[in-house]
Amino acid sequence: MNTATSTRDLAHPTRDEIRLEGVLHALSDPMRLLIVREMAVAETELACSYFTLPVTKSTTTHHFRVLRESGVIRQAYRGTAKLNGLRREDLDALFPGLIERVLEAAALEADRLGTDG
Amino acid sequence: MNTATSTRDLAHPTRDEIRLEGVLHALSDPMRLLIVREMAVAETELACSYFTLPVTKSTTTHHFRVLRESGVIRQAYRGTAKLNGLRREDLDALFPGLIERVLEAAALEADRLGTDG
DNA sequence: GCCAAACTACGACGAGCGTCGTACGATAGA
DNA sequence: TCTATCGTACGACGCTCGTCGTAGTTTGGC
Repeated sequence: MNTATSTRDLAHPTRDEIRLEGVLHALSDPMRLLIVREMAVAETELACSYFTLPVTKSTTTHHFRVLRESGVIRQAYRGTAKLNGLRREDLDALFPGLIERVLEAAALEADRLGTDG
Repeated sequence: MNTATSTRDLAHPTRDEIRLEGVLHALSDPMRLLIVREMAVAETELACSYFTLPVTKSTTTHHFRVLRESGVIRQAYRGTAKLNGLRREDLDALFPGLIERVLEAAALEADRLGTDG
C-alpha cells in the first residue's frame, strides 16, 4: 500500500489531444457504446467489474483502454478496482452536445430495435 | 442506354435499416468526415468528381460506398456522374441533432487544429 | 462509330481491430 | 502469509479496413 497512484499511472490524453475521429471510432463499437451508455446513466464512477458484457475480461479491458485512450472516459485505480467515469466536461467543451446526442440516439435505437434496455 | 436507373440500382439501406454504430463508424474516418462536411456545406447534390481527396479514385469510390451503405448519403446516377447528397431527413428522424453536432464538432476541431477549412 | 470522362470491379497488400486464453501483478482481507 | 479478487500483459487468430493499381463499363458528345 503506497500512495494513491501507486501501481500504475494510467495514460490519458489531455483535452487538447482528444480527436473527434477517435471519439467517433471509440463509440462505433457496440460493446463500447454499451459501456458508455451504462456509464452515463450511473452518476458515480463504476468499476470495470460492474459491467457484465458478453465478452471475456481480456476483451473488456481492451475496450476500456480504447475508451480511455480516445478520451471518452477517465480511469483511476482504487484498491483492486478501477473506477471509470465519462469525461463529460472535456467532451462537451470540445464537441458541444455531441455525447448527449449520441447517448440519446443510442437510447432511441435500442428502443426502436427492442434490444438492450 | 436503357431506362433511367439502367446500369445499376444502387443499394441503399431503408431508414429502418440504418444503424447508429454504422453511422458513427462511417463518420470516424477522416476522408469520409471530410466528404460529409463538404456535402453539408453545399446544398445541392455533388458529383464524386467534385471532391478532391488525397487518395486515388478507387479509394474515393470505396469511401462513398461505405457512406451510402451506412445510410449517411444517398447516391444516384445522372449521366456519367453520380450525385451524392446527405440523408439529413432520415438521419434526423432516427438520431435527432446528431449529424448537426458532428458537423459542428468537426468544424470546431478543424478550427482548433488549424487544419482544413 | 469512336473516344473521352466518370465511376466500378476485382484482386492485392499491410495494418489494425475484436476476440480469446493463459499467465502474471497488485490489492484487500483473513 | 495465504488467498481470493480485480485487472493487465502478451501472443495468437481471423476478419475488416484503407489503400492502391489495373482493367472494365457506362454515358455523352463528336
